[in-house]
Amino acid sequence: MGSSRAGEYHAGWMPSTKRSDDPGARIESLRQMLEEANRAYYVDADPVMSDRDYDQRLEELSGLEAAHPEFASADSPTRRVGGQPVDGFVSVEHSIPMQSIDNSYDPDDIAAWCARVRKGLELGEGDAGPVFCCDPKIDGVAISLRYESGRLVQAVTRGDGRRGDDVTAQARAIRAIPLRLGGEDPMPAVLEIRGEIFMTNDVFDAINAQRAARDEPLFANARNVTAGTLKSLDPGVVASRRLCFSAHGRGVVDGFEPGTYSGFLEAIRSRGVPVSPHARTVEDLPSMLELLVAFQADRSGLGYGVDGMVVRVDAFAMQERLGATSKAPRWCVAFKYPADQGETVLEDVTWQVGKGGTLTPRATMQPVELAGTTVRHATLHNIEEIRRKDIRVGDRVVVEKAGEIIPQVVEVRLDARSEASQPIEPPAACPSCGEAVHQEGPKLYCMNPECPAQLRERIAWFAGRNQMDIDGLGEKIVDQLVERKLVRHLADLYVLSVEQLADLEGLAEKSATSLVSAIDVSRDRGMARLLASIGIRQIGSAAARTLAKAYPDMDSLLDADRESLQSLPDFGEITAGILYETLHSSRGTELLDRLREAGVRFTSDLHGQEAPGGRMAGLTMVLTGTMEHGSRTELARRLESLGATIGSSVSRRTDVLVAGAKAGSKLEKAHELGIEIWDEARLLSELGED
DNA sequence: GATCCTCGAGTTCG
DNA sequence: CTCGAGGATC
Repeated sequence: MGSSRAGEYHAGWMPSTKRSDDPGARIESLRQMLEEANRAYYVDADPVMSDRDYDQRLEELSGLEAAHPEFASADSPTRRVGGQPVDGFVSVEHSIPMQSIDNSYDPDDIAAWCARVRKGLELGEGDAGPVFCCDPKIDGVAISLRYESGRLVQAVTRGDGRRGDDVTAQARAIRAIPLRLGGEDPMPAVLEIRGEIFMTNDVFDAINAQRAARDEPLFANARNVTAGTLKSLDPGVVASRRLCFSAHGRGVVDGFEPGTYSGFLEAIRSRGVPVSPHARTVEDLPSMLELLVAFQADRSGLGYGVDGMVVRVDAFAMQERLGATSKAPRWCVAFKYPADQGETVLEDVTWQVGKGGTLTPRATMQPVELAGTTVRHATLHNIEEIRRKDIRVGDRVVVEKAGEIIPQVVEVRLDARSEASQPIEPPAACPSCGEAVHQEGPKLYCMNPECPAQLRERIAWFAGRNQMDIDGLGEKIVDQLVERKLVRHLADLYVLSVEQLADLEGLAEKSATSLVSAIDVSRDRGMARLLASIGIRQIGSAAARTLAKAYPDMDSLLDADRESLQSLPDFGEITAGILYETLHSSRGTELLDRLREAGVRFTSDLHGQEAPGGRMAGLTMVLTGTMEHGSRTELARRLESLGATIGSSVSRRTDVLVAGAKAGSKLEKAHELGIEIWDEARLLSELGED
């Protein structure tokens, strides 16, 4: 229908046909044309008028209205931006709260939800299930629009769900939102439509390009600009930003009775309200899952951000029977597509001090959703990496999660770079102690052995689960111990009193007592753990175990010369040299003396231990993924006690890969190399036989 | 000297 | 989890 109308409009807009004889009729016709053009663009996605034509008609209308004030109307398209800038926002209570929706990332969760819905509706095995309606979850800002007798009277943001801000003036400036509902009479007395305000990628890119040209800071993503725009007090700004709207719910309704959500969407659509063209109803779980998966592939072509699909029970009567928990409705769930990549803006770079004095650049970014978590930080590794990727503060960057866990900055959007972006300079001094920075290749080091940041990291490492395992000595406590100078040296931990600890923030007498006893218990971890805990370069858990197998106690290790150290497996010139130097340096001997004085055990439990000739003797195994029966380390210990060697990466020399849930690249590699793979059940049955 | 392998180090979020 | 570097192996 759109294209034939376009012809009509054009005919009506010949300059020669200016009808000064009947301004009232012309005004009315212009108003209809403009609103119809909005509708064609935003509701039918079938534009009938160019932007230029739209603006020219708007100008003509505006002129006529000024000349003939008797025809003024609050619903005129000219009034969309005519509103005065508002002073501030008035908080308004939602008559029906705008609840949030439960999220899930897993088809199994959707299946479980379906089962809960069936149960909630008291459906038996044989009964037909409810019809579901699925529509895209657009990444925007939720809003509630109130129409009374077809006129937009109020727009309120979601806010905290109970109360939001009145943004009526802003909403009126959004052309996608009809000021008057169309369709047949009778108009519903009250109709609250809820939906999402959002911005298309094109508009977003254009705005950022403009900001880059003006050296203004860039926006992280379209949702942030949308939210920012709605908070703009000037409706003119809102109008210029070209926001879109798509309805996805209802609030108070009076005189409007579709019985289903899909029917509701269709009904408001016919009244001129934009709804998603991708909403579909499905009758059962398999076709629902098929739809969810199929849409995942399509969504990137939509031209705006969609982070999932909302699935809901279609019939309102059933929705009411299912009700809601305190947090979210039971009849509705969002299936989220885990984002593998996201774009955001790099706001700052700080330099972190590691336990060995390494300075590592750490990016702070505007928050971005990635694989189900909100990411704010990423490591930039070193200054070389920063130069290679040409990363600057203020840049738009592409972030992704390596192996679903650790965020990384993949690249910089150089096309969106602002002149104001700041190159990242390596620090001349340690951010913690101010000591001069020393460079070795691409790496920077703080050489001050007394540096408080280093001490903090070393204590935290020492207390860690895989080292001395001091329960209750977390980051917060360590910070205070260093700050109050209660601990200036690792050995100081062993003379802390309950009184001293109870004085710390977040630590009353009871937890202080248990912390003291946790520290006490840690004296007995033995030589292997102790060596790995004190932070000697190159000496981690494996090297420490090698040493603890070769020497019965610390004293015999201290007696060993470089040559004997170098003859140990996996000890070369460098590792042996560093170890020897560290142990015999003044700091090294002082540390060991003080730990010995503190009563820390220096003897080895592993000395002379040969590979026990267990059932798994000679097998090299690697564990990956999440295990349900005990931690990976725990299971590894049990395998080792049966004679297996536990490796950390998969190679040709690996005999068996034990893969738990959510195994990643290691499982893939094992497949490639044709290595035997056990699942957790297989592992347990192998272990269970002893 | 080249290549493969393993360990250590740094790392994010809830 | 990934990268880089040290060690082992050919």
